[in-house]
Amino acid sequence: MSTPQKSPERNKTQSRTVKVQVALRQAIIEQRLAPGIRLPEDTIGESFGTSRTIAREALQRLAVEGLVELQPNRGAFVANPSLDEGRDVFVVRQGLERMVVRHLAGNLSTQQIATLEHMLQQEELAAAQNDAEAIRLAGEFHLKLVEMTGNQLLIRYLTETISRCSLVLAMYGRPHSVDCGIEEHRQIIEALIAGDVERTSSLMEHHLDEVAGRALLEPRKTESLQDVLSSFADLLR
Amino acid sequence: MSTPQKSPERNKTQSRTVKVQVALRQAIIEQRLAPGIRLPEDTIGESFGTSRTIAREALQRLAVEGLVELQPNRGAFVANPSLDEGRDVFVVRQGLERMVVRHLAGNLSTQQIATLEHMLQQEELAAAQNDAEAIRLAGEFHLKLVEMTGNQLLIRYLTETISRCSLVLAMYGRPHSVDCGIEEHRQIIEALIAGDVERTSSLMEHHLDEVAGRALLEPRKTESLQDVLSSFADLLR
DNA sequence: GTCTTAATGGTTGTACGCAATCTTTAAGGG
DNA sequence: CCCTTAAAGATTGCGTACAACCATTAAGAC
Repeated sequence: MSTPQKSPERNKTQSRTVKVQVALRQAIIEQRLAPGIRLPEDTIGESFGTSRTIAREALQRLAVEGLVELQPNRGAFVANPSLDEGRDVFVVRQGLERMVVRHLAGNLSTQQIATLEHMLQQEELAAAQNDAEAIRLAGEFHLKLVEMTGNQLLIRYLTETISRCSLVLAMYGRPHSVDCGIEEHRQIIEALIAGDVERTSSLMEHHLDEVAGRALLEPRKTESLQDVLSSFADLLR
Repeated sequence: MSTPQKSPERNKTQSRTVKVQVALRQAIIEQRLAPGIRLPEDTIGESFGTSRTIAREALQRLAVEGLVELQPNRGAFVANPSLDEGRDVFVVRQGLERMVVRHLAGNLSTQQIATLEHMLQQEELAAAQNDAEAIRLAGEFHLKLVEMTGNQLLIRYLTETISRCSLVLAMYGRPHSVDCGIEEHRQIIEALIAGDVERTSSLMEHHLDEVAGRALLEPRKTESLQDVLSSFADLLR
């Protein structure tokens, strides 16, 4: 049945579409592609050495992920979420993460605990020196947690939501607010092991409030025209 | 910048793809297309009087919705979730609905309250006579609730999840267990108006436990080989 | 008779081309 | 000078054709 003499490597990855999709996603999350910018199918196709068909498919998928906006007969644009939409995304993330800890608390295997503590160590290592790496690891921690639930749907939703959070933070967050507090991660692990659902939930809630609130709510809140102009008006005195 | 003088009418609906998508979704949820059945692009295209391109696109989207499974180089199939996967979907739904009531409790406008009570009346009307209509209305109730949150992401996720629940129920549920208890819906509305988050949450949790548990967990639970065989063994005495 | 291997049929993966639509630019009238 | 209207340009929407791949069946060897 199986044909092991095939390519020794993996399934060769699901063809070009996915490759383009991941590449674009990375570019968007890292803000190499600014929010609101146009994404013509032609250009993308040429860039990746493929035809419009592939580019189009990748864009469609990214659209359902919420990273690009698709306007009928007008084309694709990098998503440009408003602050309100951004808050919505964080609200959903909080709820999803709450589901994660609810299912994990008290149910961690020793293997899983070891994995988490290992990740924590890596986070601490990276915290002092490598900014980009630290941010990446902080995200991985949350992804690892949800993967441990084994709930495929939950994994998909939270993965998607987290990447959207990254986009929102990139737009409205300050340059590099250390997204996650490592100490908070440690406390969460401890509470999970202890099996205290309520405590873990509130810890996670607090943790995400920190992330969202610190970086998102404070800074360029609404930035209404009046506010901007009044701050300039002061200079006229 | 904005061009309000555009077409006065609606956006004319987003082209054929969505139409095919909607039609297929309906067919799958209503079990007109049995789980596991093949969905060749050609056939679908011909059925809807369009080309493979459209069919393919619709299938892709339904795949991310979880209603069809896409096997590389092999084609599309109507999703055939295992009982475990089905349970996962219900777990996620519970979590999402919990988010809904958390945001709605105590924040309903009089307009919204009126809408909900109107829906309740319709449910009661349909309950006695029209089965299919009753089931549809029961689903609408939950959809209406999430729409009232105004959180687009939450709306998308829960809509998707609810349709997947329908598929699961169609597969593993008994013929037509009345999916939702109307009385339970009434209690939920009351608790929402009262603004009692905890009570609403537990009501909703209980409500969905009823739906899932009654129709899904009891009946063909695991059905391990031993169980089946032992029940046959009795006949040999 | 069974296993291996080749050939065939069918379906997906991808590229490309034409038509439809939107945007922009240019021209004309008030 | 501005606004309205027409034409040109560019991009998406969609169909179709060919190539790649998988599954099945047929043929051959042991």
